[in-house]
Amino acid sequence: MPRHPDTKQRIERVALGLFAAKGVDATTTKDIAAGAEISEGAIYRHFEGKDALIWHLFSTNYAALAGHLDEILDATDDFSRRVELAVDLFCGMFDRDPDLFRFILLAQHGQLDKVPDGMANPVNSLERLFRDGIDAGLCRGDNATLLAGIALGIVLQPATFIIYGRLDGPLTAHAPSLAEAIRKAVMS
Amino acid sequence: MPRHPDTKQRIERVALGLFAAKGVDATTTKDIAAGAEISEGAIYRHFEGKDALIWHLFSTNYAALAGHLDEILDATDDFSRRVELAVDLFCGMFDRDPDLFRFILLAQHGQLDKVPDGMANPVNSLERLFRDGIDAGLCRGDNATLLAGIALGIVLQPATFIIYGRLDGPLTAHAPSLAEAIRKAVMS
DNA sequence: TGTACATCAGTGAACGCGCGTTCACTGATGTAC
DNA sequence: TGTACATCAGTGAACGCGCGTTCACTGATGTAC
Repeated sequence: MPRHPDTKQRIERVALGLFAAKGVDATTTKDIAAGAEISEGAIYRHFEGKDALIWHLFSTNYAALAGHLDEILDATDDFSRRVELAVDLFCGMFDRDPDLFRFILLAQHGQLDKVPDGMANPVNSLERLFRDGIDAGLCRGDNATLLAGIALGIVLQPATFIIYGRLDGPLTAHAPSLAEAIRKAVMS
Repeated sequence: MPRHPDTKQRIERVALGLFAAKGVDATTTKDIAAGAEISEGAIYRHFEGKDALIWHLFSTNYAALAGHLDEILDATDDFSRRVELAVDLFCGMFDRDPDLFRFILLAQHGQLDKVPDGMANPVNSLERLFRDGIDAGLCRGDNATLLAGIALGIVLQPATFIIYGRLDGPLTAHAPSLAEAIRKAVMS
């Protein structure tokens, strides 16, 4: 049995950090093995291959994010409160684990078309939030997808600025500003 | 002399399309050569290598975008008008050449740290726009970078949604909504 | 408790493949006289 | 105008390298009796 019982988790952690720092394509199995202090072959005792590792990391966390958003929608019907909680969720996640956040941002482009229809999806959750807001007469226009994009952009782009060192973190420090910006931008 | 006098431009066009569709790492010199209907070796008559081709495409267009933004800032001092023109610029560029837009979005992550300090930079231009807005007492807070991030996100995320087929294009159709969202989000 | 066997995470050498790049060569075009 | 030479975009075969993956083997741990 395992000499290091946490090898699988170490692989995931190291891979996440490297993927976030260099991108998935530029990260090699050799890099991951070195970081996790195992041989390259050992990776294949835990994952079918590099692609499977990437998909595991992406799908797990992507679905988890959707789950947390859905919890917020279940917790309250109040639109402003929902926005506030959703912004806090994103900011908290970003500050707690910037690697995870950056990985999802980067890996998106390669993984999004693999997301099956049935899978929990954060963007669907956001759409529901703004669909409810429109139905309640609180939000501008009739396009929930557009509002979801606007709101997501308001959080994600400042987050990206922090990653590139343009903006000072933590993102949580800006959370009230961002929630306010979303409310003003999308409410009628 | 050239049997096909437009070979260099064909390489650039084909590469841009492939980079936008598959990402720079997943695009091979073989793909580019096939698309441009030349041999792989011929690429090296026009560019020093794949990296140089990527950098050429990125830096040229990134700087051009900054140049167009600066023209807008030179054209008027009116904050709302500047926002409107900047949104129209992004939307028009996106609709006219989605490949170029998507390429810049994707390639960013690998190229941004190669941008020298002196080079024209669209984010710097946006920061200036919002710095002026703050100085004129029109914008909330005192953080021009944060406002630039918010505004950029409001345009870029819906654009990304169009690329992934989530939102119906053209982006220009949403331009008035986006400009309004930015004004509401950032103005005091 | 001791012995025999099964399991399986781990090693490290080797594998084939496809990548970006190089290079000797070709031939069409431009230039000098 | 004709001839000799220079230029250079293009070819296609070959190159080395590093990638993801495989595989025979090891040895520590768990299980049966």
